[in-house]
Amino acid sequence: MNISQAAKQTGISAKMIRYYEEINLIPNVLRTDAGYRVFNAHDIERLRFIHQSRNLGFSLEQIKLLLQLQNNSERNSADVKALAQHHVDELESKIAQMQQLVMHLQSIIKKCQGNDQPECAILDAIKAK
Amino acid sequence: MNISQAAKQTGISAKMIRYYEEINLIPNVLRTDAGYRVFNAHDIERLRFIHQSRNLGFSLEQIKLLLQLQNNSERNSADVKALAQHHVDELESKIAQMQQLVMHLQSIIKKCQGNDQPECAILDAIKAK
DNA sequence: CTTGACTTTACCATTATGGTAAGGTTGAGA
DNA sequence: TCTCAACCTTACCATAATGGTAAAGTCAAG
Repeated sequence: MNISQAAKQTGISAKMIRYYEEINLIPNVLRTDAGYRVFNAHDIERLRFIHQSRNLGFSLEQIKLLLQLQNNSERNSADVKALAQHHVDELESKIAQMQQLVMHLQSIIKKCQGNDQPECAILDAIKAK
Repeated sequence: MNISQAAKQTGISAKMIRYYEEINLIPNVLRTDAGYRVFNAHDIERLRFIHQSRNLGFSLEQIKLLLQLQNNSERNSADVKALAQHHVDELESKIAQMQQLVMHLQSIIKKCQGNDQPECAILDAIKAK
């Protein structure tokens, strides 16, 4: 299977597949004499795993760890759980931060007339602090 | 006022002040004969405006527009309001996306035993799709 | 005059992805 | 067998906003 087929099978672009190989997220892929990459079922499985993990919002660094755990039959599921929980904690922290921002912005925005006059409570609020 | 003083006054690092000048977020700053930047009150005011806007989560591109509006006495406050509202909309969209992610992740995580055994519902969920 | 604390520019790095260009390969049809 | 389209390869550049470093110049106090 060549790279464009692998891309279709896994939902990862050829560009990204090459990149993942470059940063050792996947091991070096076999090559034909001409230097074309040849993907086997195992490669595809690993790429699918990566694709799914990305969909869950894990960073490539976190996915590197997830792959290690997945390939380690002596893993403790507690380690996987901790990694995933850490990811959720980070997300929730970012969400909370953004929600605070939204509230702050909304309180400023509602004071602005939003008409054809230059006076603007939003600009005033920015200048004020 | 030199750059480290300007940094202290505005809360923006010297590094970033130079960068903002480079990308024309602020006009070219006056220089001494030796090439040192000299900041006047107007520069400081503009940098403070930028700092506050960053604290509100606006991108530098959005801040460029905000500055144009602020410096345009013929502006319509409606334009400022629209810009800010767009920012809020983007934030809310991202928040919603992240909340969905969190819910999805949590439903997977709670199935994982989190003990010293290798069986892991999280890895299974990633592989499953 | 020296020295420490500043300044300058020009790099590199981050994260994950897309794009381009230049060049080599492959396979199908003429 | 030749040609051409459709692949493949690597090596770049770009994104957003920030931090870091190094080399070299400047300033002011002692």
